[in-house]
Amino acid sequence: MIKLPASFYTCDSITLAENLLGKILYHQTPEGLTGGRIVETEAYMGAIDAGAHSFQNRRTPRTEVLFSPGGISYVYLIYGMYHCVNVTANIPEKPEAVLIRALEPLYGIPLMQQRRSTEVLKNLCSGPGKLCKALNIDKTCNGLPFTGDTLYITEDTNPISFTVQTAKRINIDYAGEAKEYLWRFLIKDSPFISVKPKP
DNA sequence: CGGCTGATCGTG
DNA sequence: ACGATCAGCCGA
Repeated sequence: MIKLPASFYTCDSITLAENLLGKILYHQTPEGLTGGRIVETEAYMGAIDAGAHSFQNRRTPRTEVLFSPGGISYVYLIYGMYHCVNVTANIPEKPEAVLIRALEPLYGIPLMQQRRSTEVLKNLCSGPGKLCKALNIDKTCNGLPFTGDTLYITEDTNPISFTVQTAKRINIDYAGEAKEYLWRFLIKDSPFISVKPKP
């Protein structure tokens, strides 16, 4: 169980989004430990990215944590009912982040099934809102370091081999040209991704 | 199957 | 007013 060091996160969000594939995300709670392999991510490139909450360095109470160093959690509420978890990238004042979009469930599966009200493994963490519900990630997790003991990311002790696939990011129709960028990263052919990319 | 829609609330 | 979503419902 080797946690990724802080230096792992000191790169741009595109690099980080690709490098996070295959790593293991955990959340330790009083109910137990849950976690899984990261199989889908999206890069948000901050000031220059019309799809990002921090586009043009937009700085508000919500986006403040994006201006932190890399390796910090950014959790926000979407559509009034779901949470999404991001990993900040790069150095302070570069508000980049990587959205975690899907996990392959590995640890605490019964607890995740209970939280999600489904038994079906491929539906447990196959979307940003779903995985936050399965791992019980909410706004109280905002600002936590991924190098800590509550919400953390490790190497895979028994790494699988995989091919990286890129695709357009999902649900950012308002982002103009930026919606065309191939800033979504997936483990090719994983059954645990959210939406199948176009071939 | 694929497409549509209501739920629900913090944010700006 | 609307969204880095999801589940359920509809018609084919």
